[in-house]
Order: sequence, then C-alpha cells, then structure tokens
Amino acid sequence: MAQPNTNGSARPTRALAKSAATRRRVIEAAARMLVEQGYAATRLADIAAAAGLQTGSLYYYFDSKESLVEEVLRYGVQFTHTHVRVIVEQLPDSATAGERLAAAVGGFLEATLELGNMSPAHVRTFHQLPTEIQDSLRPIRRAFARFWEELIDAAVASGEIRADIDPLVLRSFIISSLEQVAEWPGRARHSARDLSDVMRTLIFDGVGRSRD
Amino acid sequence: MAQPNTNGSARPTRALAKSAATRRRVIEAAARMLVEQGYAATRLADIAAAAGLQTGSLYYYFDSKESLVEEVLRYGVQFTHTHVRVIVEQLPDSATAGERLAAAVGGFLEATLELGNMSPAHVRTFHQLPTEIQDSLRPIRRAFARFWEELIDAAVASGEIRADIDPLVLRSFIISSLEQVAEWPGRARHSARDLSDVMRTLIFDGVGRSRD
DNA sequence: GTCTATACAAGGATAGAC
DNA sequence: GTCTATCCTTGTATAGAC
Repeated sequence: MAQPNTNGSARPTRALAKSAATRRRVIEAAARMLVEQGYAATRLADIAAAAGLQTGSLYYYFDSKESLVEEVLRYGVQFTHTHVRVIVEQLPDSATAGERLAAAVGGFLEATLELGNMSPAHVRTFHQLPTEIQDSLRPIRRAFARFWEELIDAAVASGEIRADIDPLVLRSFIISSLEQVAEWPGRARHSARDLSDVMRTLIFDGVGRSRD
Repeated sequence: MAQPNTNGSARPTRALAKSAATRRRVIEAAARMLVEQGYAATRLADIAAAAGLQTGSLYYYFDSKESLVEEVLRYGVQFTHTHVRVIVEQLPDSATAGERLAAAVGGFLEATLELGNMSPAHVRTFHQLPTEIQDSLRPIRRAFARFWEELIDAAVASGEIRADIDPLVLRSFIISSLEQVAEWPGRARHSARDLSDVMRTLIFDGVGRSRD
C-alpha cells in the first residue's frame, strides 16, 4: 500500500515536509501533463520526469495512475468549492440573492486562476476517466452543483434573475460559462479582479450594448 | 492502404452504397464511444463491436485509430461551418451585423443538434489527440474561428454589441457558450428553435432580469 | 468486405537493491 | 524515498483465409 503519512503521526516534521513537497510536485506535474497531453497520452514516465523522479518512484506516493489523477481533480473541486463558500458566507446578512451569486462568480474565478493547470485539467479530463474515478468524484461535484443551484434559484426568486428561462438551462449556462474561462487562451493577461468584473457583466447583462 | 472508393469510379453504385453505409456506421459508433469513454478508453474493439464488426475489419476503412478519430471530428466542424455560412449568406443584404450574428448562433445550434454525438465528441476530445491530428484539424478550426471573429467584430462596429470588453474575451465567451450547449444534460428536451431563442437571449441580454 | 489469428510495442505495475 | 530491472496486460496493427 503506497500511503505516505499524510500527517497526524508523531514523525519528525522535517521528513513530512519533504515528502509532502515531492507529492505536491507530482500532483502539479500531473496536472500540467493532463492539460497538455490529455489523459490518454499522459504517461507516468512523463509525470515522473516532470517532477524529477523515475517512474517507479511514483508508486511510493500513489497506488496507481488512476488514483493520482483522481487526486489532482479532487483537490481542484474541493479547493474551489471551499473558496466560493467562504466568500459567500462572509457577505453581510443584508446581501441580496443576486449579490451573493455575483460574489460566488468572483470567488469561482479567483479559485480558477489560483489553481493553475488543475482547473483545465478537471474540465478537460473528467469525462475521460474510468467510471470508478468519475463515480468517486461525483459526490463532491454534485454538492458543488447543488450549491450553485440554490444560489441561482434564490436569485430567480428574488427577482434579480430572469424567470422566463428553463432553470436547468439557466444553471448550465452560468456554470459552463465559468468553467470555460479556464480554457480561454490569453486568460493569464487578466487579473482575477478584472475577469470577475467582466464575467459578471457578460453573464448578467450579456454582450448586447447596454441600454441606456 | 485502406482506401475504399469514396466515389468517382465506375464501380456499381450498389456496392458503393453498402461500403459507404458501413463506413458511416463506424464513424457514428466511434463518435458515441468517444463521448462515452473518451479517447483514452475507446478501444477499436469497442467501436467495431458497436458497428457490428470485428476489430480487424476496421482497417478496411481506416488506416489507424487516429485517422478514424480525425475523420469523426473533421466531419463535425466541416458540417457546422458550412451550415452556419449558408444560413448567414441567405440573409437579405439589409440584415444588420447583429442580425447576422444572431442567425449564426441559430445555425450553430441547429448543426450541433443535428450532429448528435459528433458535437460533444469534438469538444471533449480535441485537446487529447496526438499533435499530428490536432495540427491537421487546425486549419479548418481556424477558418471557422475567423468567421466568427468577423461576425462579432462587425457587430461591435455597428454598435449592436458592447465595445467596453476585450474583444478576445468577448469572442471566447460567445463561442465557448455555444460549444458547451452540446454538453448540457437534458438538452434533448429542447428543439433547435427553442434553444436558439434561449441562447440568443442569454448571450445578448444575459441572465439578469430584463430591465423595462 | 469481413473474419480469425497473431505479431509487436507500449506502458502500468511490482520487486528488491540502495 | 528513490532507483533499476522486469513482468505482464492491453490494444493497435498486420497477414492471410474465406
């Protein structure tokens, strides 16, 4: 069983730090390779090389290619979910449903940029993974989706979002718009703050010339 | 060389029709497998089985897995590109740039629904293909992208689309919004016409409650 | 055109030394 | 913790019969 002490044991912190650092390097290398090559073409040898290791050494940290990839994706959703929740919960009680949704949009984009390669890695490769991994990630993905669902439904109820469109379409549109930002070409040129403003405008008001 | 007579020879039409039919079955099976399993997990054996053939028989039609997959994706872009162009060109000369863009949106969605599994197959797997295939598809993808670029820029110039947003962001937003529709869950419930109306509304006016 | 049988390469996984 | 060496499965691709 290839399980390093994630933590909680009485081992010297020094050793844990090194192990954890390597582990992180591997995860980030894996994310990069996934984005560049896709799940199919990503070989463990590539990941190992990018992390400065030999192929066999990966098995000290992970049981399999699948479990490694799973961890890359899981980390991404978890981070994003947490980040967005915190941002929304920090709002004053007086915030409207629309304001909460807008804050969530900003939080999502902050997390996306912060995650680097892990964001596109998730968007691109989820559907290509073996069923077992998809199933194992499904709960957290669902929980996140439900969170958005509540935000959006509340904004519809408050009258801040149009009610004349199928709610499922509405949600799909908002969420896929946000997810796709990670795939945009020169996205790095924009700061998270700029991107948040722009996306809030696009999603809420559309590309049409604003009526005045 | 596994090249069936695409056509143009003096062979009896009967035989050609059968070969073409099988070829089509293979392509559609491949599209379905790509969507369901992803490029990684899609085995030629799966495709063959779904098309009612044995693995080896595929090589009568295609030189390799890669060339088969390439053809699936190429057909999709080509079809969509042509369809959208025709729709836009049929508009009266009096049509504004905004109206042309709106028509293109409708045409894109019609093509998307018409293509069935080929649409999501393209969206999902393009980035995972071997470089050679990506390169070979790049020209037609670029041409299509440029077409959109012109439509959008013209609508900005005519004042029908907001000019206060980075054009690259604007284009990315519109195009990725459209592409993602193929990935939506219960999209089958909506007709192409409904979807076109809804997407035009969302893209041009946003999700915010329309101001009156 | 389609099948069966098989060659062949690639890459994930394991064992054990250091 | 990391390396080297190796096993073993999988799946693409080919050959040749029917």
